[in-house]
Amino acid sequence: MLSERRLQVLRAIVQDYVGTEEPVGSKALTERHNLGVSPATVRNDMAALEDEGYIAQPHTSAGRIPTDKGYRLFVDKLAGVKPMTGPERRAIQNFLDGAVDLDDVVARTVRLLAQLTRQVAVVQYPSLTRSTVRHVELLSLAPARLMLVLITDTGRVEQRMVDCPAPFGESSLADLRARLNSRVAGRRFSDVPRLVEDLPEAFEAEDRGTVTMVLSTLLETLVEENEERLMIGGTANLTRFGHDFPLTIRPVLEALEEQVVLLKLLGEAGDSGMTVRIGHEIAHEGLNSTSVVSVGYGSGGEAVAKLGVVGPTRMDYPGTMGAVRAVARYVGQILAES
Amino acid sequence: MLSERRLQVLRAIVQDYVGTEEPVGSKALTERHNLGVSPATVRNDMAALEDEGYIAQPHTSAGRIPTDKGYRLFVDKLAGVKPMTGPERRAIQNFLDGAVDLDDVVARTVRLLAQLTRQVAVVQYPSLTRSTVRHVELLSLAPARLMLVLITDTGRVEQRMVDCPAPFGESSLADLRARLNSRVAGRRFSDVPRLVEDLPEAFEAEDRGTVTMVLSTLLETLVEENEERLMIGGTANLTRFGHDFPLTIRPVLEALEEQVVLLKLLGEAGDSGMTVRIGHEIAHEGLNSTSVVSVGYGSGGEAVAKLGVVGPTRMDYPGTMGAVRAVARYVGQILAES
DNA sequence: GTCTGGCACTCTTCACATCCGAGTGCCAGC
DNA sequence: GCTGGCACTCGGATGTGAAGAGTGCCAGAC
Repeated sequence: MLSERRLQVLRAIVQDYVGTEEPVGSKALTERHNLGVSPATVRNDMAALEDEGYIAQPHTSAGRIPTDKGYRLFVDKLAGVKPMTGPERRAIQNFLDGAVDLDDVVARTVRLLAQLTRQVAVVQYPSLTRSTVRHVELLSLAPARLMLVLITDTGRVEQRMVDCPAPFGESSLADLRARLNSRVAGRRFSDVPRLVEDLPEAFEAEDRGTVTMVLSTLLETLVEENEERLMIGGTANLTRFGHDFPLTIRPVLEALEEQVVLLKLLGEAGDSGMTVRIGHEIAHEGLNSTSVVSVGYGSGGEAVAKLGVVGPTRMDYPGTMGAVRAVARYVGQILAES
Repeated sequence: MLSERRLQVLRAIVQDYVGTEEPVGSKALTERHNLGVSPATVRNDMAALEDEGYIAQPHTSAGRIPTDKGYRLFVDKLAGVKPMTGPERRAIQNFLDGAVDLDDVVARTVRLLAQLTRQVAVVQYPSLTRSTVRHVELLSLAPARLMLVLITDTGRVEQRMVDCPAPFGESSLADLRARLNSRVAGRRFSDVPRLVEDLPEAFEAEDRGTVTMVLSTLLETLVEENEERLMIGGTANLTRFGHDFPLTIRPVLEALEEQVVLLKLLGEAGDSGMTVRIGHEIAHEGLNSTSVVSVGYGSGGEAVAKLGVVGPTRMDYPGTMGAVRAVARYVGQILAES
């Protein structure tokens, strides 16, 4: 177990290193934080912290930098979440209030988050399966071709073409549309499969094929994981990453383009509350020197998707967490209003 | 006027520099290209080319590199467009054929273009104003709240909320829907304003407010320039940019995030045929050391949007132009089929 | 026991000097 | 108009040395 002072030393090291980006030595520490002890004592503490694996030195005769384990302890035990100031809150709200549709909300959120944290922002579109159905529309585009349009309470719109096995009359179409909506409107998408399973039975034999086809298209749309979309912004902030660019930045950019990786990452994060993943805790290789702060957001009590920030492990965790939490909260409000 | 051989020398310089990324000297040139003359002669030619501003030397006692003007001459007079090979064509087609909806087409195109050229790819979504209307749908979400959904022949779907001044009955809604579609379905978006202007007159006084509101929302959607969307990919390729990263890459990433800049750039490019903008020909400061190769694509004879590539001025122009042209062609086909 | 000051030691970093070679420009000659 | 030769320039690589930051350890003080 680490003594109270050693924890303070670790906290000081993290704070200084985050600020200066340079290994921090015992003397500098005692000067910048009044720990009430001499450098020599701090050196002993540092040696102990290093033994425990919380800090490391890049080379002999250099200061110490925190390890992933050190950051983990810092985040879990030593740091709080820094709340946004009043002006910041108002700025967030103003910035988001002007959005005209869902795309715009997501785009603005990404920009905002990137600006606030000066890091790479990632925002997931509201998931279909966790949303509720606002409306299902069926359009006849050609005698045997329908378009299925899904609209969620979060404003997301999804469309799919349906090729019918047989021509489908206008009256059957209206009938199906009405029945579909009366069953699923206002319900959660995850309940939809159960709610529509006996629907084909209500139709004439000749229409049943088409009805089944429509329903299976509907269900497919909900299941398809590749419909989990996300938007990324602030990649220019990657250039503030470190001094040894090419090697550091490239794998990160590649990982960001692989949306699958990010979606997996967000998916693994806890469903409620904020999640921080640090360095090697992230399975994906290219992101081993980054940390990801993410949190769910939603219009009601429950999260419909996640958003977060990708930055260097050496990041201002309290500030980043504060910004992420605040933005998530306001986005949730905006979605609830629309 | 430059002699034939001097043009050959310029061509050789461009090719070598693009290949090696290093200033090319007179000796290396005579060795790699059999120009039939000695290095000394080439030196004279180089001096002339430098006087004319086609090449420059980073420092005395270094080889020459092409200037923007040199690349311009190369692209205009000295290089053709390198056609794709058979296997490449097939790969393109296979890659694009699997797309399920417009988002998917655009996403695949971006990936493909980035991979083929190993540069940053930019694809604009089909413009609304140049597309034709497939269908207009009106949904009643609440007594005085409608949703307007536009569907284009290119598969693009756009939706807008409409708050009605007065409750709008189901029969009026059906009437408006029918009248709207009979007038505009199959027509070009740019003709829509003219086609609907007298529509309110066909309705009862009490509904006229809502009809007008719906129409103005419809027209706004068409005009709004911020509805010009685009997708970007392959930013990881920026890391192959040069040796002096941070300074070079940062402004480019920033410019890429400013979609406005890119849209303007694409918009300025010629409407038909391929456009190449080199270095300082690009107005935006951050892109002064990049070149942009762009071309329109479309389902019919006419372009509905543009796509292209952003890369270092030192790029393989013939190859890039070949890839861009080929991809645009296939995307056009895909859109026409859907 | 714990903290402190002192001291020797280790390494990195930076400045400065040097050397090497690629590439040039120019000139005289073919 | 082309070529070979030659002096010159300058950037990049290499090496050396001094400076400085930081460490680890130890003996002594509280």
